[in-house]
Amino acid sequence: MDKKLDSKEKILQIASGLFQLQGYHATGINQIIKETGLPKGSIYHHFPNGKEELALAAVKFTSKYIEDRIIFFINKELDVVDAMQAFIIDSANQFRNPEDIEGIPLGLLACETALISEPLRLACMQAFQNWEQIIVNQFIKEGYEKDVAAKAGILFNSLTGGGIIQSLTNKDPGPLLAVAEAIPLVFPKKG
Amino acid sequence: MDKKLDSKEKILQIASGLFQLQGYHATGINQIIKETGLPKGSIYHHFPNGKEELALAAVKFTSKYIEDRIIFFINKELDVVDAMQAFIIDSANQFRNPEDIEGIPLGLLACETALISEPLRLACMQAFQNWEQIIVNQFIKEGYEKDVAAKAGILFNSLTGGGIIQSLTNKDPGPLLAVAEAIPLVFPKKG
DNA sequence: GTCTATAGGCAGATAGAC
DNA sequence: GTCTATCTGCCTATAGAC
Repeated sequence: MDKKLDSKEKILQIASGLFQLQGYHATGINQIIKETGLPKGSIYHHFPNGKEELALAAVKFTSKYIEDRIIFFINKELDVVDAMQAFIIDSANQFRNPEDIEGIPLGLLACETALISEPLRLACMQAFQNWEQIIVNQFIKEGYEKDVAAKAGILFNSLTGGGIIQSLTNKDPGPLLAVAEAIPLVFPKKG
Repeated sequence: MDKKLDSKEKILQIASGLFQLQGYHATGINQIIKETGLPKGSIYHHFPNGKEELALAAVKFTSKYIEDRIIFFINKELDVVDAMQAFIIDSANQFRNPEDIEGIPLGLLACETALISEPLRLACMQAFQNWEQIIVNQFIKEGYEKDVAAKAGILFNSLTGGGIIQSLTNKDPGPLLAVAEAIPLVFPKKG
């Protein structure tokens, strides 16, 4: 049982990384088994419905990972605006060295699958909403108006997702850092 | 010669649409020839280096198309802030009906290819920079400070790209419309 | 230049030995 | 449950008839 959990967890971890970096179509089952070192049968044992089921689990895995990172920065910084800024700056760092690039958490996979797999689309939508909700709740907790908070979540996701696209394309943290700098403009601090 | 130009133009138009909607990996040569009605030899006649060369031409085609649309709204509206807003609202409309969705101009293809094809990465980077530059020039023309203008271009690309990801994933114009609403906050009007 | 048939490789998936 | 060998089908690309 231990070994089974270890295998499944290992597959999930490797697969999540590859899906983030390469996207859905470019990431093959063969590549995943190669990088995990596990035999192909192992993947189909743990994920009988194949690639789509594995991707679905990987999306949830990534979703949780990003959630935790957002919460980490909220706990670390004094207010939510500083936390968003710190999160984005931290995300920008991976683009300093090409070999450090971890990819786009879910934006790439979401765009690839939104029109061809309803389960994957819904899972990505849920992930975006979870991240958004954390921001919204924190805005409300800090005393912002409800409608301001509601839009803050959407803007946070847009700015981050769009910034990553540009930083990845340019292989340069610059665009994301510019986005981070603009955060206080978009979300004026309270009081 | 006329027929040759017509064929090439037709391939480019169809291919650009498919790359925008489905991305690089999900779009096959076979699908392109099927939708154009042209034989496979025709593609390899016009684009001897195959899929990558065709995608490169499609990126330039799409780049110009978006450029023209941005300029259209700049000419139509009173100032650049209104123009950006109008452009984003117009982009949001495709998400009202699933069958109207045209996809992500270059964001998806850029993310898919940034790490595997240097020519495609550079072409996407150039496209983003062209769109950015149009916005920057207009900001300067309207009397904004140079550093404000420089960041405006990056933010415009980020907000648009990130908003489209969410609207596509949600199959809902809402996120892009929320982004459009926020535009005047991010770029306070002069005077 | 236009069009067709096919090569060659790799993907996802499966059957079945152990 | 673990692992391997193999099937089927699709992909890009090419050769070559017309």
